[in-house]
Amino acid sequence: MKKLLVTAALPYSNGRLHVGHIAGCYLPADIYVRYQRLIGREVKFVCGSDDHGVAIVLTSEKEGRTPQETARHYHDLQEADFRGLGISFDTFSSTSQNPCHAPRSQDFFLRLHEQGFFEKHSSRQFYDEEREMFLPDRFVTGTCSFCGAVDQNGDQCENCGKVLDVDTLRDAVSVVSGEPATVRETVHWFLDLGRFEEKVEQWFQSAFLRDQTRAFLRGLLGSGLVKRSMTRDLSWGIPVPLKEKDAEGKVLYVWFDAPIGYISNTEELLGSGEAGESFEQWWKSDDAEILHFIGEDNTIFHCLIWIAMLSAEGSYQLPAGVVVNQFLNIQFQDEEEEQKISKSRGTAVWIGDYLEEGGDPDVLRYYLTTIAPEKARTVYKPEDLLQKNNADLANTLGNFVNRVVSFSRKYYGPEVPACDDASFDDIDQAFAAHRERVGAAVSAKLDAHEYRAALEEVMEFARAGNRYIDEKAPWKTRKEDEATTKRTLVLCMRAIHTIAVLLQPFLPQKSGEMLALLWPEQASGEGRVEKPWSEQLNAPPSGSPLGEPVILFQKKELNAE
RNA sequence: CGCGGGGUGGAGCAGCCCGGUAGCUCGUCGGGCUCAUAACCCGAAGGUCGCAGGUUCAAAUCCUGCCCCCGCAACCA
Repeated sequence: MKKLLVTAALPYSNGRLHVGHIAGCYLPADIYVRYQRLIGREVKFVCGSDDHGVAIVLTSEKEGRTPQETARHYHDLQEADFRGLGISFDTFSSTSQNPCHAPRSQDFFLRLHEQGFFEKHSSRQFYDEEREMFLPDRFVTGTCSFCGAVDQNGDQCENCGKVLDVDTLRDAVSVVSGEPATVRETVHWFLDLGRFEEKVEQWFQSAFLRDQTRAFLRGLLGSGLVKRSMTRDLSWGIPVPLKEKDAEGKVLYVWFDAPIGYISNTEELLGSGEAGESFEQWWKSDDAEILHFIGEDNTIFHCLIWIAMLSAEGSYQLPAGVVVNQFLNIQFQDEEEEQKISKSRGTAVWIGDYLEEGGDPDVLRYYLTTIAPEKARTVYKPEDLLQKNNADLANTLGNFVNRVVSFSRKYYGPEVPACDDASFDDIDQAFAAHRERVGAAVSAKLDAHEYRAALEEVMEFARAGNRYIDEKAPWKTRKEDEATTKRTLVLCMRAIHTIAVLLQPFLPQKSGEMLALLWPEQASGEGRVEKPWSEQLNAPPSGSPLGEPVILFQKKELNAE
């Protein structure tokens, strides 16, 4: 099996992380990575903050810091949030702090330049005289000259759908200063994506992509790829590595340098070869494959521009797939309508707040997985989180564990009872068979990147456990048939062990607690077990110590208002 | 005719690619159990699968047309 390099989209370091970020790519990526490690695959999980671009410059001015300080500030907050949720990156670096990043990016740019892939064009752009800066689309508003709609951003009219530019946006005003925007000439290096249509098409055939991602890209490919500028007029960023005068004061487009961060962060983690392992063994090797996890807004950059960039550069391999998640909307209890997660409107649930208020990371991981926006946008509802916690985690799963362990300790003491494997009845057999197939079912779903369905398989098995123990009624058989009673309990314990192992990728902490309860000497930190999950079928063994029953999941009050 | 997503019992979703008894969770009602976190188990009520045509022995599933809702992502990340 090839080794696997997984990347999660580089979060932009001008703000904190909210539940949408996590549901959108970090949690699915983490689940997949943990699963792959668990089945014995060699994996690297690479991420880091994306620190360049105009928005950080503006944020830093507002907050009275330098861009570097701003980037570092939010990078550190984000890193703490990821750690708090158990996102198991091998590295969480930063495009402005990783010393490998600028050289790697400039080298990449030069390789494209030397091969003649760039076209230098002069173009006219909006300019803010007061702030002495060029204005990206979203930082200029005006009137659409096609339909007359006011307050339109500089890229596209929301009213008539027409594309707007310096000639078709009237009465343009800078969002930054509030002053009228002027127009200036500037020179940039363009990559003609049209030249890579065939390459992209080819990649498109074999790469893993979800259906709706394919449909979206097919639409774009159908209407033809365009030329995109890969440089910007900005002081903050990676300088364009050309000697000529036109390059002065220009930096690489953030979307050019950001994905290169996947490479440079791997390089920083592994070194460039002198000491043995090298990033090239992951990025330029047939023994490895690369998988990107992103939110839907990143689709074009990863599935078109990045593929074109890599094809042009030529020495790196193309990703084996891009797992794209849709967005998460949010709906509060006192609100009628769902809405987009928005910082400015205060409609966000921040990871930092959740953790500080004592929220359990695994409960959030569970809920976000059950509403994972895999095929379509979904809605986060705070009271749903509590409801799922109570119904699924506390009542179904936690209570199953608790009733089995409590019963067994009460009548048969603090160790796993003996089990008579030869005398299964039909009910035992059906339950044991379910247990034997649930692992494969979960694997199949995870392999297909269907996380919510995979988790549902596990929960379905936990429900089957409750059904099984009810049917077998050990509280009745206890009085006349001890062997049967013990067998029932042991089958339940094995089921719990299987559930714990299968839950490792999803709920690493809770999985560990479950394992420690059943078979302490096999469980190590965060619920790691020693063997891959396919080899765990006869655990825990009879005679091993059985822990005190604990409340795995505390029920939460559903407040009426 | 811009592009994409969606419309399935009260709520949220699965099923649609590869046509054949409409499934799951929550909620409601009734019953059972007492090992357990007032938990668990069983049963019931509740759906013209957005609308209209078509193909077929058979369509939520395939084809055509229409209606409604939500987004928009390639000089912002």
